[in-house]
Amino acid sequence: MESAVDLPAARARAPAGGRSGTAPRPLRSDGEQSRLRLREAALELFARDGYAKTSTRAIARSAGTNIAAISYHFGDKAGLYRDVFAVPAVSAPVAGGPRAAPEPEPPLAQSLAQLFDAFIEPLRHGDRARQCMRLHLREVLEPSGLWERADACGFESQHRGLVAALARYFGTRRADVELHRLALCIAGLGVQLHLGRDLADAVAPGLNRGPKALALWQRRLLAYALAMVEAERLRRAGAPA
Amino acid sequence: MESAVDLPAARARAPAGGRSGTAPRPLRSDGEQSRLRLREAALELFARDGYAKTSTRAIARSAGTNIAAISYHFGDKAGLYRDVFAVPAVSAPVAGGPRAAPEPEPPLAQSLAQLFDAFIEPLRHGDRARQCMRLHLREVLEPSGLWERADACGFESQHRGLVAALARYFGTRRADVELHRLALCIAGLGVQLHLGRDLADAVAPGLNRGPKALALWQRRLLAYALAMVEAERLRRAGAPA
DNA sequence: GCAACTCAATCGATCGTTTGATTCATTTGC
DNA sequence: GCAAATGAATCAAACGATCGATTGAGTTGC
Repeated sequence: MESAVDLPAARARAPAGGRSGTAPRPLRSDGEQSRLRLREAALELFARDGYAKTSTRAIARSAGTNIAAISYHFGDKAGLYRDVFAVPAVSAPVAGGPRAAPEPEPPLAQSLAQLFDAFIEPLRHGDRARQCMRLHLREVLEPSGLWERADACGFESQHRGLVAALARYFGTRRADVELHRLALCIAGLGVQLHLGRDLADAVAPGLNRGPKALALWQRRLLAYALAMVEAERLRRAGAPA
Repeated sequence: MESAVDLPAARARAPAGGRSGTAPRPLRSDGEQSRLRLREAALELFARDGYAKTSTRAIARSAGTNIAAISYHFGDKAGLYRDVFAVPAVSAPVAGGPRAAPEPEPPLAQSLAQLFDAFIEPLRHGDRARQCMRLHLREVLEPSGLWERADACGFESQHRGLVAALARYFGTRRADVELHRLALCIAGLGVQLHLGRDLADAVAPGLNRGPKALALWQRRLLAYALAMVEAERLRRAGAPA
């Protein structure tokens, strides 16, 4: 009947640095180090091989720690996965999402540029963020069950923000199905950038080489997205039903 | 040192119905039935949970056969996976691919329509073909190692065919990087149709409901792809460098 | 009757997890 | 100031469970 509440030792302390008034004990320095190394190794292996194919022994070996350190710091393998998954290396791609009060209506092109920049941003930060993105995309294709659904990854909120931006642009009050379809296709452009990367490298290596490659992707994806938006606008003008 | 050559009993017979002259023995009917049921169950479980997370016991239980039937019919678990993976439920999506001698230049719109129809086709055939497509897409994101690379799945040839069709349309002899980029983005529209399906059902259920939903996807994706092609044409006209 | 096929039982390996002892830094009692 | 006490962190070893694969006897269809 033991639930995930009784975490062994280490997890019981303040979850996010919120030292509870009394300051019970200063922690050792090596503890946080191995905890960090475990997270790094787990991110790399989970992103590369998936959850099921990655053994706790391989993680501990790669991190240079003992196997027991996993259950000590994170409870169990699933806890380590959740921890790695929850802490984002970069901000999740959100276009027109939660925004402050001012500037109530950014132009659509700017919203889309933000969206694609969020998709491209992880690629600038080397392997670390790329692995994080790969981990999230993998969760969409193959839900591990440790997260209930894809919406927990932020993809659903990203989609809603994009639909809202499109609705503002088209001036429609209610978002109809075609708006959702368009939003899915636009987001698909960003997803393709990550999923099709191996194929792109195999068939056209020049696409992802050079210092300006990412900036070029940003521009082209934006142009393609705007072209799709324009096509939808023309369709609406032609058949206002 | 025993390779995959010494397959136990059943596999040794003609691999594809090519009865070898002597006709050693007519086969029993129940054997082929359980063999079929194993393939069906394996496709469903592999597509749903992935290779590593699917146990042979679960496959046998779902198929209503004994565990030993797997090694009897397919050698081992990897052999079953390869068998399931190799037999396509539908034709792989290829646009402008291997074609007969006549009609040397189909219009671009027709090639794209064929491409998207190939992407949509599996969705018409119920769960069976959808699982098959999901299995192939998963192999791209998470190579199991049982297939060398993504190009084995037909995605690379599909890409080359699409690039060729685009090159014909633009009238360029050599396919440059921008053509590859455009082709990847167009194919990404088709991939998004499968990968984003769960998200689509969650956020806009009307997108995939009704008898005309698939035909509508076909039309819209084609329109979006043509809009992207047009955008690229305009860009080339503006900057012919 | 004989080969195709099925089945229960079991193998060795590996999995995730737990245990109990140990190391080390820090605090406490005096 | 210093040994005893405390708790965080590490470690090797082993646990029970499950994995993929095999065996050999049994059953069935031809």
